[in-house]
Amino acid sequence: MPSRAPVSSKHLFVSSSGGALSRWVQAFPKATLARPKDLRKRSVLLEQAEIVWLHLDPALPSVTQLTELRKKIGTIPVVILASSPDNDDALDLFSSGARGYCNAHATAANLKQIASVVLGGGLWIGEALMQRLLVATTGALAQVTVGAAPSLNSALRTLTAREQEVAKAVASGSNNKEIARALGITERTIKAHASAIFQKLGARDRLHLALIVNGHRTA
Amino acid sequence: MPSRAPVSSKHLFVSSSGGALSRWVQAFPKATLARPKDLRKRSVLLEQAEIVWLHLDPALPSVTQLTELRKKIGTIPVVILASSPDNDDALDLFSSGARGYCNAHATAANLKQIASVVLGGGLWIGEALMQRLLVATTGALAQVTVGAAPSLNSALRTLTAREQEVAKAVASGSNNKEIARALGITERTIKAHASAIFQKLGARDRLHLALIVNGHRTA
DNA sequence: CTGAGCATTGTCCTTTAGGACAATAGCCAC
DNA sequence: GTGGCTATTGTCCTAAAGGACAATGCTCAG
Repeated sequence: MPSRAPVSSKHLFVSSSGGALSRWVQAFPKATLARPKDLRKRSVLLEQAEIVWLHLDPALPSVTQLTELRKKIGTIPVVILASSPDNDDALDLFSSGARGYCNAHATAANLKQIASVVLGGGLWIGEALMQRLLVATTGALAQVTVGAAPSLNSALRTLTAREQEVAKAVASGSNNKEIARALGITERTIKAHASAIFQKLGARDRLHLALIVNGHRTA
Repeated sequence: MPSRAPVSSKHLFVSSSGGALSRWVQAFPKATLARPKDLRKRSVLLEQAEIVWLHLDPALPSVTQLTELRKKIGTIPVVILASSPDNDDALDLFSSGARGYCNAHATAANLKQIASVVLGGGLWIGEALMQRLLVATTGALAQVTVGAAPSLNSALRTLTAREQEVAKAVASGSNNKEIARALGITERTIKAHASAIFQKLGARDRLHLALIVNGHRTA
């Protein structure tokens, strides 16, 4: 059992059998293993986890498995490992907040790349599914907004240190004058930073920025 | 000029200015730089390139820039670098054959990851666009979920039905003009409702209202 | 050293927001 | 039916916000 030493076990594999494929261990030797029912909120296991791999039980509804897991792990990003990949299923899971979806038999190299993408704030999606999405959506644009994906740091990542300070202040509701006083610089400068931030994140005004920073919307 | 030695310059950056952001060079020190007009079919530059990064000129139509570039470079995968990312634009570009779309200010680490994914035969898509795509394809589902979640914010409870509509619209980032159009009434009326809402909830402006409605602040 | 990115500030200008004051009209309860 | 609440809109005005155009100084890497 590789889970004996919970030291820096960034990866937590969850499967109904409690076991792991050799490839998982090969990719992440220090990974922790667990069964869904053994997980408890705020357990030591979870404090270390930066990414949770959920191996779907084909006998149960996929989305249910994810939402149940989510209740216990909070906002830790989840990547789905599907024994028999299915595009429709994947779509539902992404809508439910999954950050990645791949074949449970993916190679170790593949798993590592997926982990790197997801930890970097990205989403991992198979090419087949991607093709589907593009075909399905070209031309049709939805204006509906869905509250999900709380990766707040990923949005701020492209900003400079100073811009991050300003962005956070703006997102917390301060106006330019207050921020200027707090940072000991001119209101004009705050506006300059704000403009740069809007541009980089694609926000049209400070309220949109707040939504992005607070995780109600993605940049 | 990093392009002095065309040895193994797998990365070709194309921008109308012919220049590059330091982050690009930082990510790929041996990268080659070029302006769109300087590119010629079957040039030596292109023989080495395995991936082309196109920095969009905001002054020109995005898709045109890509299709023009495509005429010269053939089937080499193209990743779009957008100074001000736009989801609609991204969709069009993907439909036109782009293999990736990211912020021109992405970090070096980010660029490397994107290159690895794209060179591996994948597609790189920003989280924001992904969210849009998911919303677009599962639109019906999203509506149902939203409708089925009546857990109205306690703050909104003190508002009249109409005020709640306006409050939610404001909190989602719409401006007064948009809300007015959506509700089929005058912008002036929206302002009236907004003022009433601010007063009732003790918010000083729409951003504070958004924080309250979205649960980041208490009324 | 030198160029690039970053932080800072300026002026000028346009658009939005939000408040003050005021009015009309529909609906419901006492 | 009459008062109270709500919805609607108007004009006038002030204050923020945000863009355009531009400049200066600082720092770090090649």
